[in-house]
Amino acid sequence: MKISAQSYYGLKAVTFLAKESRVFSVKEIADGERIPYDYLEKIMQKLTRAGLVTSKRGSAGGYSLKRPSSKITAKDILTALDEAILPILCVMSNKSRSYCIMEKTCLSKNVWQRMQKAINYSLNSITLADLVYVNPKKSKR
Amino acid sequence: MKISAQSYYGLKAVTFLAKESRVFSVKEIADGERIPYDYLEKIMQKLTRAGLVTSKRGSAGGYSLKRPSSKITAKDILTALDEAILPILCVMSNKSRSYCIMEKTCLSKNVWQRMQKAINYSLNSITLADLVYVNPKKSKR
DNA sequence: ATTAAATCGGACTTAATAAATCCGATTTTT
DNA sequence: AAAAATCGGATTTATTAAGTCCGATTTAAT
Ligand code: SF4
Ligand code: SF4
Repeated sequence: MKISAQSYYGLKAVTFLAKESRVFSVKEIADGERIPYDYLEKIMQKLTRAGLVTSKRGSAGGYSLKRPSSKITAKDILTALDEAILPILCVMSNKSRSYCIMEKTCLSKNVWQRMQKAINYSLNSITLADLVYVNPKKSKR
Repeated sequence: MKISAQSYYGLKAVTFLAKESRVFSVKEIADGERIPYDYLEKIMQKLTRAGLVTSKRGSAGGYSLKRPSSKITAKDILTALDEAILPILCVMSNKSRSYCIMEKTCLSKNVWQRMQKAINYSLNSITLADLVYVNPKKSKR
């Protein structure tokens, strides 16, 4: 089990945006967070389509958060980028997938379900605002 | 983020062992749980080295749990097979890895740390015995 | 003794897909 | 008109997990 680069980069990118509410170009973010430019471009596009950031095209364009940082959770970001946080057939909510034939007798299923819940709970409870304010940089507040 | 086939297969295999305390050959397990034989062989060897199952070689040999099922957790199995449940530099306990240069200023770190904790807590609290007894098959007990 | 049935260990191959790159088009500001 | 962005799609590369293969060894049964 491992975190995808997209989630990893993507989360860094949005926390970067959350620090200041203005438009940032992909270049700025990529430089600031040491993320490959072209790849980040794709990630930002995904986040745009997911409705988490807004883009402004053309010169002086760039990206900014679509909602206040307190209204965007870590879960929002990760599901937008990875689409399935724990991809085991039976646990996936994705109804398009056919169900597992062993579902009835499967004992290990419970592990994945519990794990899924723990992860969801954890990620849902963290907003971008939480992340930014925890930072010692703004230590006085 | 996704579960590796090794963890997935491995957990199934040990729950299979947990159902009855006798020696099972890889063939029996592979057939019972629909796992590729050769691959499962490797997985069982890993679990043996990790001290979670014992092997008996030769004819009529096979594998069985080394400890009572109530003393083996899901976490035991997954860490034996995947070695790092959430591989992000800063979160890994593995001291051999060099530390991330952005650690001081990194905001997203908190997400991975909290997630790690949630996962660990969840997996540590599930034993193989829990899994087996939840099963409706032994409903009368 | 011989054979059969298993694990063992290591090397190897294959397949999947994530990660990264590239390019031409479009939009917007200056 | 030029510059600086995003956009979208296609493509390439790299990684590594997943799966296979084989020869050696151990043990039980015939
Ligand atoms: S075998 Fe079990 S864990 Fe796997 S998909 Fe089926 S029900 Fe879920
Ligand atoms: S950048 Fe942050 S999350 Fe990533 S390894 Fe460094 S400290 Fe950890």
